[in-house]
Amino acid sequence: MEDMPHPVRATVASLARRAGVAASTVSRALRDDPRISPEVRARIAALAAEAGYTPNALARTLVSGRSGLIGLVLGPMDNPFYAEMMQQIVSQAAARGWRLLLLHAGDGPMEEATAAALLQYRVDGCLITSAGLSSRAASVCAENRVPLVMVNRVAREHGSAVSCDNLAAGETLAELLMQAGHRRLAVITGNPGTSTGLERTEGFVRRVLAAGLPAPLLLPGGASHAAGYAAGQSMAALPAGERPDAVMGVSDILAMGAMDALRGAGLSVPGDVSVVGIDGIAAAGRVPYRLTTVAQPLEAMIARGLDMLLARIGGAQVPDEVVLLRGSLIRRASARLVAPGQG
Amino acid sequence: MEDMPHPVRATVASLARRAGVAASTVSRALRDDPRISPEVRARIAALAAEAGYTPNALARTLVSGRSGLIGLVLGPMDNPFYAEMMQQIVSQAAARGWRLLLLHAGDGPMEEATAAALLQYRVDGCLITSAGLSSRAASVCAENRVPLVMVNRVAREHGSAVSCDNLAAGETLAELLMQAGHRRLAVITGNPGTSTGLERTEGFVRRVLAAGLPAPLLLPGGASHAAGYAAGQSMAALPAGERPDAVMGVSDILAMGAMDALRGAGLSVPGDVSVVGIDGIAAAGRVPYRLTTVAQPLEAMIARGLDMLLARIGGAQVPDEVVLLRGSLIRRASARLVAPGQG
DNA sequence: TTGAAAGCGTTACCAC
DNA sequence: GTGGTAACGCTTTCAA
Repeated sequence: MEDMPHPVRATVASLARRAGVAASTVSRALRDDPRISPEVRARIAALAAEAGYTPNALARTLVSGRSGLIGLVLGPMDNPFYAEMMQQIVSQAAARGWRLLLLHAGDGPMEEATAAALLQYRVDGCLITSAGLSSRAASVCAENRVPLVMVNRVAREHGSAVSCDNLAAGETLAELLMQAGHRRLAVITGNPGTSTGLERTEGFVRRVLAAGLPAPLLLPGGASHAAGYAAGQSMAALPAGERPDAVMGVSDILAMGAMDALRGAGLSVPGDVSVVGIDGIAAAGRVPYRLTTVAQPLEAMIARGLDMLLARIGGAQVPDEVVLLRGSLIRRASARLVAPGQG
Repeated sequence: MEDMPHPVRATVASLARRAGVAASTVSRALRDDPRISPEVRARIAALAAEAGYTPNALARTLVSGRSGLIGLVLGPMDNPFYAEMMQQIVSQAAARGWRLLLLHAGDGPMEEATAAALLQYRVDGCLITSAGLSSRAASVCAENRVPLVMVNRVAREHGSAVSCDNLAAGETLAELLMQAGHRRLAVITGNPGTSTGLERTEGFVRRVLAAGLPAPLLLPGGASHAAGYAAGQSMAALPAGERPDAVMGVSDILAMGAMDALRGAGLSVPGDVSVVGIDGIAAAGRVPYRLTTVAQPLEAMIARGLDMLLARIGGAQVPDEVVLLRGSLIRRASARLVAPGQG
C-alpha cells in the first residue's frame, strides 16, 4: 500500500494534461465517441485505467440535466410484501442503469427535509410504493413536475400508477369461497384510507351481495400481523352460530395473523374457518400457513412501472395512466375448497 | 394550474438578477450568513420562496467535495431482520441529514455497474449490512478510501464494523438450555462463510464442550425459513433416542423454520424439542412461535455505525475499529426453561 | 480528428 | 455588508 497523503482523484483535466490533449478529447474518448482516433482513444483509456479514473456523475448531471437518480419511497416494512417489492425494484433499476435515492421507508410521515432532498438531488423521477393515500412525496413531485409512478396504489390526483387489479382479486376470492359452500363471510380490512385495502374489500363485498348473501362482516384490521391477530381473536370470541366460516384478509400478513389467532383459540383452519389473503408473499406459502391467496405479479408490476417512468423522463408529454395487472389465484390448504359433502 | 412550457428552475443567479444583487449575496443570504443585512436577507428569502427555489445539491457537492450521500448495501431481504435494520437506517440517516444511495439488496453479487456507481456518485461513506464475507462493495470502498462501516458483520481486512457480540449470544443460549436440563444439543448453522453464523455457532459449541457435554449436532442451514425448515425435518427424522432435545438456529428465521418443521412432523415445541434463535425479529415474538432469542440492539447498532461513519467522513484519521454490542436475552415459550421435575 | 471556450449551479476567496 | 471572479468536473458548441 502506498502512503500518499491525499490520493487526488483523476479528472478529465488531469488526464488531458498527462496525455497532452484537450479535455474535450478525453471526454469524448472515454465515452467512445467515434470521432476519436483509435490510437488516441487507446492511449487515454490506458491512462484512465492506470490513474483509476472514475467519472464524477454529479458533475455530469450538472451539464446533462439528468441525474440518473430515481427517488424511492417505500411503505411499511413490517409487511414482508414491501421487502419483496424493494428487492425487485433494486435489481430492476440497477439493470436499467438507474440509481435509487432511498427517501423513505415505513409508515410514518415523510420528513420535511427528506421531501426537500427529492428536489435538491434532482431525481429524474420518483417511484412510490406506499399504500397510504396521503403521500407527501406524491404532491411534491406533482408540484415540481417530477415524473412519478406509484406502484401498488392508485394515483388519486396526479401521476401514473401500476397496480394489481385489487377489485378483481377480491371478487375472485369471494367467488372461490362461496363456491366451496361458505355462507357467513368476513373481511379483515386494511388501514382506513388505503386504496388497495378498500378496493379488495369492495370487490369481495360486491360479489357476495351479488350472490344474494348477507353483507360480509367487516373486521377492522390494518397492515400488520398483529392487526390480523386481533381481528382473528375477535372472530374467535363470537358465538359459534355467528362466527364467519370464511374470512379474507386484505393482505396476506393480516390473514396470517388471523390464522394464528384462530388456531390459538382452538379453532381449526380450514376446518372451522377458511382463511384467504392477497399479495402472494413468500412466508404465506409456507407451513404452517399454506395460505390460499391472490398473488400480485410483482416482477411485471415493477417492470411496467419503470417503463412508465422511463417514458415520462424521456420528456415525451405522455398523459398520466393507470395500469392494472391481474393477479393469479393460488389455491392452498388454508381454505376449504369444496362444499361439505362433496369431497 | 399554469401552463408554462418549461417551468425553468430558479437558480442563485436568476434570484440575484431579480433581486438586483450579486450571486454571492444570494448564496450567503440563503444560508443565513450573519454578514448579510436583515433587509436584504428577507428580500431574497421572499423572492426564493416565491420562485420555488430549491438549491441544487449536486452543484453544491461539486464545490464542497461532500455529497451528503451514503451508499447502502443491504443483505438478503428474505430475512426480516434486514428489513427491520433498513428501517432503522433510513430513519436515523434522515435524522442526521444524510441521503441514502441504495446500491444493493439481496443475496446475489453486486453488479459491476453498481459498484462503479458507488464511486461515480461520490458517496461520502458506505454502510454495508450484508452478512456475506465476500462483499464486493467493501473492497471497492477500501481501494478508494471511501469510509466504510459494516453492520452485523465483522470487518475482515479493512473498514470498521459494529456488530452484536455473536459469540456471547451463542454462549448465553447454550448456558440457558443446559441449565434447563437439555443434554443433546444441536445448532442449525448459517450460510458457510458468514461470520455472524460462524461466531454464534462457535460460542454455542464452546460452551457446551466446556460443560463436558458431547459436541452439538451441526445441521446445515442457511439464511431462510426454508433452510430452517429443512433442518427441522432432518431432526424430526432421527430416531427418538438420537434426536436433540434442544436446538439453536443461528438466526430467528432459521429457528422459526425449524419449529414449523418439527411441529409439522408431530413433535411438540418445547415439549419434545426446545428451540431458540438469535436476532430478535418481530415475527419471532408472535404466536405461534414465541421464540426465545437473543435480540440484537438494532437501534443502538445503527446509531453507533453512523457515528463511526461520521467520524471518518469528518476527515479525522481515525483508525479502524470494531465495536461489539451485547444482545439481550428474551425468554419466551419456545424453550423449556427448567429441568424436568423442577417445575 | 482535435482544440478552445463557454456553461451547468454553487460556494469561496479577495476586493471594496 | 456586498460585489466580482474563480473554481469544482464535466459536456457541448463552434472553430480549426
